Formats: sequence, structure tokens, C-alpha cells
Amino acid sequence: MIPILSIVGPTATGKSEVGIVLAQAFNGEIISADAFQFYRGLDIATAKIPLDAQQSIPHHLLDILDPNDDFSVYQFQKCVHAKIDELRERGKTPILVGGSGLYLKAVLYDYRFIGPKRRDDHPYVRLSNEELYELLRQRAPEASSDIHPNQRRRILRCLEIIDSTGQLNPESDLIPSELHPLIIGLEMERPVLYQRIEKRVDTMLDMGLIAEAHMVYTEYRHTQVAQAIGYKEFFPYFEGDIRLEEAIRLVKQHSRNYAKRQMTWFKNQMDVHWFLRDADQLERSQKQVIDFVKDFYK
RNA sequence: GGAGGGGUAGCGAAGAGGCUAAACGCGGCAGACUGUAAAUCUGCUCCCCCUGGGUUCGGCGGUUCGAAACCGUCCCCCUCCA
Repeated sequence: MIPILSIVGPTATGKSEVGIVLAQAFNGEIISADAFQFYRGLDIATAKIPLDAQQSIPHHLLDILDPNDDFSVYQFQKCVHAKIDELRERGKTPILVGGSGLYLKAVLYDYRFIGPKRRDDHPYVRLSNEELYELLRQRAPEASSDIHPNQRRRILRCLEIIDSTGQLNPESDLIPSELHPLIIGLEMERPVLYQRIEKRVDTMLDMGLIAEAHMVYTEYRHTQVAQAIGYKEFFPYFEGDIRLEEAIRLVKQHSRNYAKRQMTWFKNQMDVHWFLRDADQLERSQKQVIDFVKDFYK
């Protein structure tokens, strides 16, 4: 049986590099699990690994979408499952690398997307948060107790599932999928991580982040991709409402906040084997990870 | 030197005698998460032995049963006049 590896963790911990090293060590290929790296032309803000850094390791799912395309966890799940089958047939180890928690969980765990996708014309859409919550309270009091009334999307989804299946979500997120993945988490001391994040934003600026953001601003302002960190912060600057330094400050701040949310997710939502990386000894931790994986499958 | 305005929690900013450990925003911390997830949402955020206690609103001194709020004085900051 060919194992499935996954590298997760907050942004700027070096997931891409570790992914390549693992791919080299275990005859693997990379599958990206970053919600914005699927889009063509969005390279700088998404910290997409450039071709010449890929060390000839195939990277799947990068650049598969046009920025105008919509995408969802559901589609991602289908794509990745197909990809995993394909790699295994070729005898390759699938290595999922990314920071989009829900996407990873949907693939690595037994997520079943039942019920229809939300439609904008559904009668529910017109209800207020309070009305939706009340509805949920009537249909599924046990579910409503741990969902806040303001969490509109969750309530909506919950109601959809009840409508189409007559019951609540299956407790599927507790059951790891049959893939039995080995999930490796990369983390760093908070101050070190935050420092790296800020330094990386500076590097992105040198690489032309503002031009990329402006491209998104002019061409894709109303699409999904416009909400990526590294773009949306520049929009008010382009409008003349804030100064450039302020926009940059916000990009850094939002990146730090995002990293924190990622930590919370991976710590509490998934079963992860963590590696605390020392920013000065990145190679050493790469070896540790490789040894760990070898040991795990011995 | 003269005339005004102002100094409030990490920052911004309300409050103009008791309902104030002090609204609100930001930042920070923690958390949630099934079809936009780099999204969306929640809680906490002066200190402590925390269903209670202790110190706060530039400093000091007063008035008052009671002061961040009133008076005096001193120290800073800003604007205008000289």
C-alpha cells in the first residue's frame, strides 16, 4: 500500500520546501492544497513555488483555474481523490501540501458533501440571521446549541443538510478517511513566525506584489480571488483612500492573523504530528521529518 | 510673554459629580468551522488568592457622604497672537 503524506501548517513555515524534500525521499509528487494557488496568474501573493524551484518534482493542481472560475471544497475533494488514485496507479506517493484547513480536512478525513450546493435564490437566503437560527432551533435543537446565531453560513448549511437528508451532518469528521494519511505539521515559535511572515511580504513587494494586486483590482475585483490576503488590502490604496504604507501594514497584519487561524485549525481539527522548526536550522528539521516518516512506515 | 484647546487602559476615542474598572473602534490573545475557507463567526483583553478583593483616567493638594469629572497649583502637548 502506498502511503499518503500531507504537510500542513501556517503560512511561511516552509511547507513547499519540505514537500519537495519528502517527494525526493519517497518517490512522491506534490498535490497543492492552497485555495488560491489553483489560479493562474496569482503567483506572488499566494507564494506559489516557481517552476525552477520545483526540482523537477511534479506539482499538481497549481494553475488549474482561471481567476474568473469559482471553486469549492467539494470540487477540490473530487479533484484530489482522482489525483491520488492516478498517482498511486503510477506508483507515486501523493504528498498533499498546503495551508487551507478545510480543504485538507475534506480530503484527508471522511467528509461527505450531501445535499445540494447553496443557491442564491433559495428562500432561506432572504431570512435574517435570527430567523434562520430560530428555524435551526426548531429542527435541530442539539445542533443550534453550539452554533452562534451570527454564524449564518453554518446555519444555512446545516439547514440544507437537514432538508435534503432529514438528519444532521454525519459525524464524519471524527473518522479519518480510508486513505490513512500521515499528517505532518510544521510550526515555529510565534515571534519567529511573525518575523518571517513580515519579511516574506517585503520580498513579495520586491517581486511585484503591487502590480499583481493591481491586475486583480482591475480585472477580477468581483471574483473569489479578490479576497486573498495581499490583494484586497491594496484596493483602498488604489482608490486613494489609504497610503501605501498602511496597505502594506495591513497585508502583514492579516497574514499574521491568518497564520494564527491556521494554527488553531490544524491543532484542533486534525490529527497532526508536529515539528517545531528552528528558522536557523531548517535542513535539520527536514531530516527529522524524513526520519520520522521512514520510521512510521517501517 | 499673551489667548485658547488638550493630556482617559497597548493605541485611537467617548465620558463632564454616584448607574464607571470606565462606552465604542483598533490592536492583541484564545476559540469555532461540511460546498466563497487567504473566507466567515465567537469569547476574553488594568492587577490579584477572581460569584470576591486591590489599584486607575498627566503630578500634587483641595471641595464633597462620593471625583476621570468641580477648585487650586505644577508638568507636558497642540493652535493662534507677540
